[in-house]
Amino acid sequence: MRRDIFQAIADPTRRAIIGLIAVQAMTPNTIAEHFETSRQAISKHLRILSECELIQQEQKGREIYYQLELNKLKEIDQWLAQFKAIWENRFNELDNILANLKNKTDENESTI
Amino acid sequence: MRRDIFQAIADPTRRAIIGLIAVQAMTPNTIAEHFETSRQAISKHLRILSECELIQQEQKGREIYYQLELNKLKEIDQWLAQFKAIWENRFNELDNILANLKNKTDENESTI
DNA sequence: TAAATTTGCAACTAATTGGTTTCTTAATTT
DNA sequence: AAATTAAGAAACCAATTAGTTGCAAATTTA
Repeated sequence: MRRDIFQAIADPTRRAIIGLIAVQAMTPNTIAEHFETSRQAISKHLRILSECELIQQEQKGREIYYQLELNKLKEIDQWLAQFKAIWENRFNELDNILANLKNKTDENESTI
Repeated sequence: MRRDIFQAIADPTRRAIIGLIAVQAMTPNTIAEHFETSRQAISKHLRILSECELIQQEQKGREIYYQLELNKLKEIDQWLAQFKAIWENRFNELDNILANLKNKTDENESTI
């Protein structure tokens, strides 16, 4: 059973759950009310999110409040960071090209 | 066939492919050499990445060079942004709490 | 204490996924 | 022109997934 954070956010229902409980902790029943699907299906999604440590639970009597572990989402951000680096590098390269171009133009101007 | 960017990056092989071609465009054969799996399997992954517009292809003779569409990765970043906002808000709230606490302390001090 | 509520778990099912093998098409060598 | 190479497409298969129904455990409420 592959179960990492990327697989966790692949499902649109799970992303919606994440969006819901990001604002405030909720019980499975309350979460399920926001969807067409059954409470049990939501429960399964919550288990997957739990296994990935994307959510935490707090028992209050017979209710369980599920809360988003915002920090865990940073792992996705970290994965993205390497590509942001490339992205910014490309811009820097463009800067260099433009700078070189400008230098050449300046040289040409000076030799006119 | 659900086929969005989140589902595209859910597979570890596809994430590895993304990492590979981020640096420079590659042909399916070259990409496949980096993995245990078959060229055909890689070809399937490339098709999925193409359908999500995460990669672009450039035909050169009988070879096809696949290149990462860095911009598309920003969609993930945008999804993350809403949670970053919450994250930063929580810090601001903490700041407010601390500020209030300080004010109260100051008041107390002034009434001593 | 009995009934109702909240939740998780197990068994089952249909659809999807990632992979393989085989085949075709197109371009390049020889 | 014939052989080789690069790549996509189709058919098939095993594993996984997301969902269902039914049930058991624990907590509240009447």
